[in-house]
Amino acid sequence: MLCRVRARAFPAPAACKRGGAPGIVILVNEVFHRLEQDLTRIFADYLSARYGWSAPVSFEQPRQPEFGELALPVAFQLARQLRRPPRAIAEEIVREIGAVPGVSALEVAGSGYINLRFDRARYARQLVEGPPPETFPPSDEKIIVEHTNINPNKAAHIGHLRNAVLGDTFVRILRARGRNVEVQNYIDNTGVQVADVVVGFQRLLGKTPEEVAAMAADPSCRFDYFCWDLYARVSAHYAEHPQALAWRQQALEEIERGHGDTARMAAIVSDAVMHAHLATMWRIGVTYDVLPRESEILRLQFWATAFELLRERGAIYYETQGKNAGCWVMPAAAFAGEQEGEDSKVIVRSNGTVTYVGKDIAYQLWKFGLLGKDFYYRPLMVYPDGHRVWVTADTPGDEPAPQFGHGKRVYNVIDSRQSYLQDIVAAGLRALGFEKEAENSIHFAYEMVALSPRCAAELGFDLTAEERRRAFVEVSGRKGLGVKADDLIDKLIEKALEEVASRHPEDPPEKQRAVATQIAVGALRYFMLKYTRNAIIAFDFQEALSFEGETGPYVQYAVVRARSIFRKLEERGEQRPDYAAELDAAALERQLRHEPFWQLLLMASKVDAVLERAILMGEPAHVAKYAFQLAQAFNNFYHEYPILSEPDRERRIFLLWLADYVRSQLERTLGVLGISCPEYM
RNA sequence: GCGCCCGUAGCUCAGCCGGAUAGAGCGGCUGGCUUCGAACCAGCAGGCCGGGGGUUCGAGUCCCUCCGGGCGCGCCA
Repeated sequence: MLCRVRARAFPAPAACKRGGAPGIVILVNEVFHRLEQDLTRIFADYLSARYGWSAPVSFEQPRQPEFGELALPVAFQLARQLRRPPRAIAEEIVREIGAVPGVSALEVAGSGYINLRFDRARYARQLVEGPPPETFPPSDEKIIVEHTNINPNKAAHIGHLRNAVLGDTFVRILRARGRNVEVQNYIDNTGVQVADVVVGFQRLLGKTPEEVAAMAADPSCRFDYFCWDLYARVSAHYAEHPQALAWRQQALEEIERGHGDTARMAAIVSDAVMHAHLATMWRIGVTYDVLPRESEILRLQFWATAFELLRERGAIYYETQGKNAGCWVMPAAAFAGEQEGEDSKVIVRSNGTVTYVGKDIAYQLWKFGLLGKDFYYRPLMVYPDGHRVWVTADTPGDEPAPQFGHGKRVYNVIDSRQSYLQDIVAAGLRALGFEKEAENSIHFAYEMVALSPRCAAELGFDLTAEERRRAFVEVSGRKGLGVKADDLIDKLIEKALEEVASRHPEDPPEKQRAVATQIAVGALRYFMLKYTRNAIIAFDFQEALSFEGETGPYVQYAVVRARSIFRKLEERGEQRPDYAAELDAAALERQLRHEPFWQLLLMASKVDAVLERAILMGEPAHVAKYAFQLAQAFNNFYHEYPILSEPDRERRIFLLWLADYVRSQLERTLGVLGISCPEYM
């Protein structure tokens, strides 16, 4: 009974790992974030000295903007300790604390809130001057983010897009806040999925490796699409002829041995499909630093090393009894805690081969630099922007490679269906005594992208009556049921092109297409980010292809409109004013008395606070929501206050500055989301 | 059977790890382009936050329980 209670009180830290990185100290110069930090310290010191209050002080955002910029509910907490009404305590604090730098007023509200009003002119003056550049500490604390991880045996689909966009955006958020990040994309080029496609080429199509290589090199053949269909054919063939599964087994063994025609064909297929995936992801701005491949994990005997560690430290043992007799297993207690009825997990099969989890433990050890050995590397390709991606190799390369791995913190972007296996991987680290690394192995879990029944029907799939009733239908690579990533991107570009062409018919087609592509990428990335990670996306073309309302193009449009103000300004032969010289504290004070201006400015100044919160919560959707809300606020402002026709000189300069500032903050936020802004829309 | 996730407006989803009067988009209805771009803006309608207990000064948020839905629990990956 006691055990049961303990297990509840200390649940296994699983999918939703929260909390910041205690070891990383960021020097924040961003105005809002810094002021909030300063105020937290001032109040914590005061409450500690005055009341002996030691719990953390945390501010909230008041429900109504008229209540001020920050609210402090601490009087409610103090009420119990002091046995006095919260309102009286709040009044006492406000009376006694005196002047607080950066704050123009403290007010007691409701039954005991303390509301803070910022000194608007002082706050804005810091923004006009431009806050000093942030100085992040040299980050030797590397964060590894592993994402995409598509089996290289068929074209990428929309589920893979969600993974890549989530992972890539989280990387951008981390980098925007000064973290040192390495992006890994694991390539399982020796697994059953590749073996199945090889079986298809060999047994169903009678192809030689040379013929497959020719197909892969033929630009008129969409090789990844061809494999998509072939994989579905092979799966169907297995279903009809179960004895054909022997082909898979044989292929798998030959691929693992690494020589012969089958292994050669597997390398041709997986390399070609991997390049197709890299090209697809590049279309939406997703890149990688290094591609660790399973073939090198095998050739370089990573598993043998990991196995010795696990065996020596007693993390696994040789089972002699029961159904797992002859296997090396991890005891259930290692990963299931006190739960009853869990089976131990097989790590090495009775035939001596290692399971997926075993290989993943070895890979995870390498990421932390705990394995004691490393890959060799060679440069694979250079992206059009000059960034280089490396791939693992089993022999030394000609060029010296950067040091990969040795992360202090590792995010594995993997869908939530694999949380059980991710728990076992972390348990493996813990069982080896790497408690801290287990703690820093974060399963960045997200729910799947499924298809709405309508969407599946549009794709020409026959659904059962039961499937039609459901809210969504699961994508299935084996059945070939899904929306291919490139098809969706193409559709988005075509639709955007129609819109662009109708609005700017005079523009050259290639220019129109470039703009349409930016809009399409914005729509796609925003669509994948607007949902929080644990929402299942029931994919629907109508929603995904929308450019209105809460979408990427809506945010892009706000930036385009803002820019057009300054383009018009130039066309009239005017210069952008020298804001810092023109807008002194008194002028800012006068203009910011107007509430809508202050609210917009305040909101736009919170980008860094939003990014930090997204890191803390592990939730890129927060940044997407913020971008939309800021764009919405700007569109409202844009509509309400014509700037260029503003007669009052001071107000006109102020409005120009405000529009310019909001635009720059919006562009920066969009950049973090991997979305660029077209010249026009 | 066990574990995890979800249930908030007609639909799709937010709600900052307990705070003040419940938020947005889409869809519906009504208005707004001779203005810095209407991929926009304004307004209206639409909610016992699945049900019930509990903890708390305070619960959509935490705990328990029930109902409904999803995903896992292989010597597959």
